[in-house]
Amino acid sequence: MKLVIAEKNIAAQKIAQLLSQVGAPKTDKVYNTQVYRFTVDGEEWVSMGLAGHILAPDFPDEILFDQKAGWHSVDAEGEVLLADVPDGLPRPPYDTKRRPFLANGINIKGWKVESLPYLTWAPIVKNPAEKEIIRVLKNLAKKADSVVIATDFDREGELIGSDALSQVRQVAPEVPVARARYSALIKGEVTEAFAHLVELDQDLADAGESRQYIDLIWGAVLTRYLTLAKFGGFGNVRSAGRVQTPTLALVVERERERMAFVPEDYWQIRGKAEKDGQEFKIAHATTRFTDKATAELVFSHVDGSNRGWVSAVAKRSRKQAPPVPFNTTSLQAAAAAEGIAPARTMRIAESLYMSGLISYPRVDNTVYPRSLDLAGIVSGLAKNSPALAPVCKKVLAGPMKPTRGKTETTDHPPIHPTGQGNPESLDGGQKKLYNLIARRFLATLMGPATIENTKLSIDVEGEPFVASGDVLVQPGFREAYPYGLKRDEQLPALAEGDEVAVSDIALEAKQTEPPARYSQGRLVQEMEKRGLGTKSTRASIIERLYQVRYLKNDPIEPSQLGMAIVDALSQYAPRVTTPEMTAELDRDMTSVAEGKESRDHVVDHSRALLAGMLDELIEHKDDLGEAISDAVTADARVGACPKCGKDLVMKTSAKTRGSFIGCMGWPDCDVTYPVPSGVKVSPLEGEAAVCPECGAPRIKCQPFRNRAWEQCVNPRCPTNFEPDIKVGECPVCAEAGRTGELIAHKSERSGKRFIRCTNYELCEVSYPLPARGKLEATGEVCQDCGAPIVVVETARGPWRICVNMDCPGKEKKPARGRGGARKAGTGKKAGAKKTSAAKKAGSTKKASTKKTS
DNA sequence: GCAAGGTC
Repeated sequence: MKLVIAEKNIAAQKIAQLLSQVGAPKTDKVYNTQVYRFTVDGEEWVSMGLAGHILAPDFPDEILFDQKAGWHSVDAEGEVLLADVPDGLPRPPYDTKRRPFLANGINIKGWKVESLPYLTWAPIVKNPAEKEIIRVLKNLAKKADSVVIATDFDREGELIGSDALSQVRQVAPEVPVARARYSALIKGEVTEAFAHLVELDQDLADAGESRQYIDLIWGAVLTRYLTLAKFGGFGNVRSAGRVQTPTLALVVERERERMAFVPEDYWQIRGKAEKDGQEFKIAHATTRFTDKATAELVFSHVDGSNRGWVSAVAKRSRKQAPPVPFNTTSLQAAAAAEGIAPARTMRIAESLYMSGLISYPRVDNTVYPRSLDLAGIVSGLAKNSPALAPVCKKVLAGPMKPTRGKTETTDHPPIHPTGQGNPESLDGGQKKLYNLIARRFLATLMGPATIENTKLSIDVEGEPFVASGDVLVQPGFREAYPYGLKRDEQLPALAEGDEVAVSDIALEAKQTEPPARYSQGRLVQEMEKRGLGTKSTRASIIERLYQVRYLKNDPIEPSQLGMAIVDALSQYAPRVTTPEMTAELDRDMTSVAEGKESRDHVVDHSRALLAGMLDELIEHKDDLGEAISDAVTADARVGACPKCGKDLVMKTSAKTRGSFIGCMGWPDCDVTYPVPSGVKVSPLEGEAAVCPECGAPRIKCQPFRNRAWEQCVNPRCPTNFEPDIKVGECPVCAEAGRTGELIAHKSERSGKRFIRCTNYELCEVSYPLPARGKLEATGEVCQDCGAPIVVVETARGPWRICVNMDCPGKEKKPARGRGGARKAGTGKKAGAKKTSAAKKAGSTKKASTKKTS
């Protein structure tokens, strides 16, 4: 039996299909992993896919630490740690106390500069990372007469193959092994590769391993250093790395440019014009007056004028070319513009790919290969996506000449829908992304859009004004692909000499804007441009920067912490803050791949550079720790304490682990406030930052995907106070022969609103209320369940609701808002039952929202 | 509790 090892399942399957000589390959399972059995020249072959790297580099456990003390641990005796350090280098000085220690085996504290030349570096081992895959691999290797490594034809592919070989060798030391190098999963390429097998290129694999080692060494040493310089408790890792730190630095640099930006004043004169009831905007032909006096003089000519004459009409049509096929980066950018972050795009794309709806999502290629059955895909789409059927028919009737992008590789086709499977059952995010991909695909097969621009010149009191309008006259590809399309700006039909009514001419003072912050889509593109990360890693690296709270919001802003980290590393370890480290690594890896340098030499050189920087880092550990802790406080700040003026910050209770807002002056000052639940809290600036009623800070509350509001942080403040309101009689108490009143309360602690019966010690009736909006009792009772009806004032007007979430009446009529119809609970009895009813109502609401949205 | 690179 011949064993073929591919990098991933899809490649194993494709290879089997392309090489099988007797019918289609048979899908089989070894343990729980798919493998493909087929026959070539009478020999039995089996192909299996790995899952990328199956081994992960790390420091050996016994060198690292005893598990209890983690990174802080150099064992009291230190014997285990240091006895295993090779090369007989002198021991670093340490005492019997526990010292923070870095992954390379050195202490932060207690180190002298002159000891650095004697650094002992911890060795690196490679641990199994994909245990199931390795088990299958070994199982098959034992039975194999020969092995072919058929991983991707690139540096990481060679390393993945080399790691696989090391596992094969453990169970089959003598089995013959060869390497197949194909650069496209097409018949000619693959058969050719298997006809001319070569040897595994160990130099190329070593180059990849140098990359692994250097990333681990720098990442672990700097991450541990930053984390321990001012330890913020578990869950507060301050990470650094060859790709993430320069990426963070890009964002910080942009923010600094914005802060340094000096806005310039300019003035605009704009107004409205109207003809036959159709209104449009006009602006002075001088789009920006940089001189105020000139602007005022011009304005004085036209101020209050109500007529103008069309002095010229110019029409020009321009064509907008259809877009090029999607690769990973352009998909991420387009999806980001539709509100899907790159990391989420990749998770969704992976699921669509696994369901057979789209092609392989990790590609650089932007040119469809000739072998791709474009018409077949369009027909499939027409069949499976009714909404796209009309445009699919047009595409099929047209010439179908696909566009092509600049990057052409042959490994995988650009990202496209397969036309197979049923996209109708997809949920929100999946549907959105699938539509984007399907529509993009159709657009790449269609003609250009034609946009007609009309420019009007209008004379107002001798001053030249202009108006401009764009109209899509021929949709072309826009019929399939509306993304990023501007709305038509239609101008009325006018001819030279026509009179128009002019109104509202105003002189507007403006300021130039600083350079814009990066969107997530733009940042991915910028990383690609600067050679940072790969198509498979950029999205997750950005996500990581959010996770460690170096970044916030979208468009992206660095936190104070993020800026402090970049500042510190720029000063003491500048190499890790620029894309140049990656560029140098690429050059080093080329040398290793060419056999001019050894892996160990390149890694040792990198270690020496890091050691040189550790000198300074260790010396400035306390300054840096302080800078980090100041930054963390600044990020947590919500405003000034009304009592002592110190900072009020978000804190976590040591006892309950819950968060609260507390004064930095504690224990001298005891001011605390609860954190409004379910929202992201941020400070306000300027006048809005202080409550005029009580002096506490005012804050911005941002719920997830809902409109934000501002409020005073103090729940006892009159601006937050709501008197209890009687909303009706308790139906349960009435049935039990008692008198109970239902009262709407607002909790001072949590700010939550709810209705409770005055007999709450006996009666468990309780209903949740919407968090916001003025509440009014109506005195009416629900026809369906007997609970009171209240009116809640919302941004979109008054909302009449039965307070009982389990009311059977809610099944009949759809509720307002995005959630659609709320599913009623069992609701057997009028007036509902227990507190649990309210909880249940909450959960059924969530479930039904998911179903119907 | 570290990185970045594959892929699930």
